[in-house]
Amino acid sequence: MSINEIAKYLKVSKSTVSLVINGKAEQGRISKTLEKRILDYVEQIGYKPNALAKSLATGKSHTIGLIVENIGDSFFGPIALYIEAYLRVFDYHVLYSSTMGDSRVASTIIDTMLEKKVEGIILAPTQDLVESVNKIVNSQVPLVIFDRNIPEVEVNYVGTNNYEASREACLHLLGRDFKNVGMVTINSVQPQMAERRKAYEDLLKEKRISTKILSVPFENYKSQAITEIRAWLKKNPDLDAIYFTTNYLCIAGLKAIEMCKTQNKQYGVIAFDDHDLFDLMNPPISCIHQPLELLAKHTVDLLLQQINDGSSPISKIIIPSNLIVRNSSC
Amino acid sequence: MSINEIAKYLKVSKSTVSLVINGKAEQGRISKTLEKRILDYVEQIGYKPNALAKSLATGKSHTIGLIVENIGDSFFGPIALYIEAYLRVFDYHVLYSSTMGDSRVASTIIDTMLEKKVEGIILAPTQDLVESVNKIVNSQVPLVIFDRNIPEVEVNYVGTNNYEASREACLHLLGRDFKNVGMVTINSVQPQMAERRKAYEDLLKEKRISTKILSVPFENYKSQAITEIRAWLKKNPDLDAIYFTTNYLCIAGLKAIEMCKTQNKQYGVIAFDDHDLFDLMNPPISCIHQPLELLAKHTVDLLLQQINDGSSPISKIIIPSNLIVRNSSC
DNA sequence: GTGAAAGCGCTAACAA
DNA sequence: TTGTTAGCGCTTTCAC
Repeated sequence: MSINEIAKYLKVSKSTVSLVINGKAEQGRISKTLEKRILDYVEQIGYKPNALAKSLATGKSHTIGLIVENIGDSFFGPIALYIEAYLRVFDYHVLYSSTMGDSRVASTIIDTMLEKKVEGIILAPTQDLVESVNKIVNSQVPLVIFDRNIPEVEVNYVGTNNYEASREACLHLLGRDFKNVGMVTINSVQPQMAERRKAYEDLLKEKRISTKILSVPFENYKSQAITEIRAWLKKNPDLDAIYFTTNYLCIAGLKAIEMCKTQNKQYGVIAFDDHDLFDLMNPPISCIHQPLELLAKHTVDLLLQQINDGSSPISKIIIPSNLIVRNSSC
Repeated sequence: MSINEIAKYLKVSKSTVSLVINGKAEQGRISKTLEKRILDYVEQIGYKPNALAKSLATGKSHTIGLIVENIGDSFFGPIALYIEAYLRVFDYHVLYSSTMGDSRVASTIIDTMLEKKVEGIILAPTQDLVESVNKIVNSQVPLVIFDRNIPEVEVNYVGTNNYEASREACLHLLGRDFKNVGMVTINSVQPQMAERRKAYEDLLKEKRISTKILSVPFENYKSQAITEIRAWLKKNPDLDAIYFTTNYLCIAGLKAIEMCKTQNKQYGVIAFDDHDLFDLMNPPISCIHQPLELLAKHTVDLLLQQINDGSSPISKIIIPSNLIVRNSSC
């Protein structure tokens, strides 16, 4: 059922119907009676406008593209939920996609989103995405990058203080009298991972402690992480504490530790990002907690600003994370 | 840059350009030379068609609506990832929304998805959604419901064997010599929860054991669950095992148990749905594992079937879950 | 081989 | 007050 048929049936013109439906009867100076007649009929047949046609005509799709690494992840999932919730307030809907860290996937996703005329894009980029990001920028679609920055391009960015938070975490471990703090990270050049790593390296260099770093491959880390970590632990028996740069690495690490529990060794453990059950582990796991809701809110606010204010200036917003100390098992 | 401008620039007609771009040069009997000229120019200016206009003209939006309860959840998040991945193979994109269990939200989401002309909808319904679901059915948009059925409507459904799996789980607890098995569930009339509950009730009735059930409110369960469970445990000191009908209730339960660990009591615990760290708990938590990837695959397959085969018959697909026993702490 | 023209459903400027 | 008309960008049929 289209606006045309309604017009024909009621013997009025398309535009009259359009005005009434969009609540512009006043402005279009439609008579109250005609307005009611139209509204009644529309109600009766349960007419719903075709959003595609509307978007094509107005140039507004009311849709935002959200591109994350993995929607099933305990970081991106909740973030996506908050983002969606905030956007809904402004009547925006979300077209989402997971890149799984693959830049080719990411690139095609960006293309189709641009083709679908999303009004804005929120992106957690993969590596090697400069070209695609430039495409977004050139096509004038508002863009906010989050979680990991792309230093090469001038874009809006929302993220956390990876370096400082990591430093604090490592300091905490050292303060608890661990002597040999190792680090487990993901083998990728993502800037946020680089910062987390650098904080560790800098601190240990400062303290003149030798660093021990394990980088597990990002691709199918799931199958490999546990065994790699186990081997690494065996090779480094003097390690007494570990800083994991993500929560899923920490989980893998805990499983690895559990498996070689011949020695009754208690590692000091700290992870970037929290997890549902970290506080129930024995001992409980301390972590660096990113304020997900705040991150989401700032990301959305920044995007909406870009959408509404035309070309407001580029912003880089850093939301500080906080250390949650749980090891003090009282 | 539009097809029109391209046509104008190359001094050919719109339709010629359209045919070439869509690889129908052959069928349109366009000369190879003209084809190349057009393709080259298109390539050169990086032309991307406007998907909105295309959809309007063809009636195909290449978009599927995915409606879940909470995209940040450890069940729906991974499911969404699999669904998206499978759909991408067929070049469908995903418009998603979380209902948070609110049927009014769900209903408006469904409306806007229909307005946006999604080609199909995958829905984990809230309660009281019969009317909206009928709207989908009436508008001829292919629909697959998953996780929780709506018995009142004849629709495609993919889910797991809640009753049998729950029975097996409870049997397992009883087999491990727990005498007093309680159950913690969510206060909602979702059919899958009802089945999980009924299995417990039936089994205990059979065995002539009295049932003990705690229903925590679904709305903001997060704030209440732990305290409610703790109070319930105190009131029922003879309980020695608990069946949690969801993993997040189990997590709340574990925290509640942890908090009243004055008595050195070891509860038998089993949960519906797995969780990253259940195998690391002490003792490890057994669970009923839903095969998420399979569920997603069947859901998508069923939907695509509906989309392609016009009106293929209604299916109800049950994917069995399996019990993962971890308590045998050797 | 190629182009003209109608149409997808809606909006909005302009006439009447 | 209401209707006419010209798009939005693309597809597709049919005539040349």
